[in-house]
Amino acid sequence: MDKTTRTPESAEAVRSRLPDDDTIYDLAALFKMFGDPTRAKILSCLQIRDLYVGELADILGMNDSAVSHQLRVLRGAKLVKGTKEGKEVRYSLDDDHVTKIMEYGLTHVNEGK
Amino acid sequence: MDKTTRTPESAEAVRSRLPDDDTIYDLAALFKMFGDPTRAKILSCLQIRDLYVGELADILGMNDSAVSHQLRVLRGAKLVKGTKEGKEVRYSLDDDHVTKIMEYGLTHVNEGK
DNA sequence: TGAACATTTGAAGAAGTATTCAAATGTAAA
DNA sequence: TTTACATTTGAATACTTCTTCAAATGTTCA
Repeated sequence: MDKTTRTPESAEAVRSRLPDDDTIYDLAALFKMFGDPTRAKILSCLQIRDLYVGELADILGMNDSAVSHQLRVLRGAKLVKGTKEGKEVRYSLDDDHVTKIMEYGLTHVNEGK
Repeated sequence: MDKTTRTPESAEAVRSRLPDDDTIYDLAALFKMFGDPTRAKILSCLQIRDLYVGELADILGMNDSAVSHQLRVLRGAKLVKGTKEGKEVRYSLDDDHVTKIMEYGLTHVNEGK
């Protein structure tokens, strides 16, 4: 459909009630973190307890490098933080919302059965 | 780190408390739907009211085809449904959780300021 | 029936992303 | 200081995914 064919006022009424673009963008960026199975699993693990990179790699059955790359992404999103302990780095959740958001998603997923 | 170097029992203890792989995969697939700005915006719009494809395209400033492609993805995830009305198709949310999940995400995003 | 409109579909291109490998960095212990 | 270990980094590759364009489908109305 062409952009000016149908009731532009009506569309504007909806547009005016939307969160602004930056907010939507941030929201999508947040959910994207949970939208990859590896990251979702990492976040699940860290809800159980803090873990070192090597432990995570062991649990996920992936090599350390792959895990480290994803941890960097999650760190960038401020969802996890890493603390150096000797030559290891202990990772933990850095955000109160992570657990609740995942719980809510899990509830949804489990209902679909 | 090598996979068998560190306390494998401990890793196993964590692994045993994780959701199974299928669940994690479904969870990630769900969040992935919210993880794209276009889809997030579509879902935001449909919380305000039901909309036709052309209206959505108008609001988003995208062509109808792009919107239709994303609507198909969202339909596949059972997050929206389309109902034919004459030559138009009215789209609406098809899932109670959508609004709550997005609200929760928005709360998180807005706190980070 | 034919013309106009709304939506969907498929193919194509561009951009983004996850994983792997090899090498680099940093720390601890011998 | 050398060696071993844990993690990070960068480059390369394979794989998705988003958007666009053109064409197809289906519907209404003249």
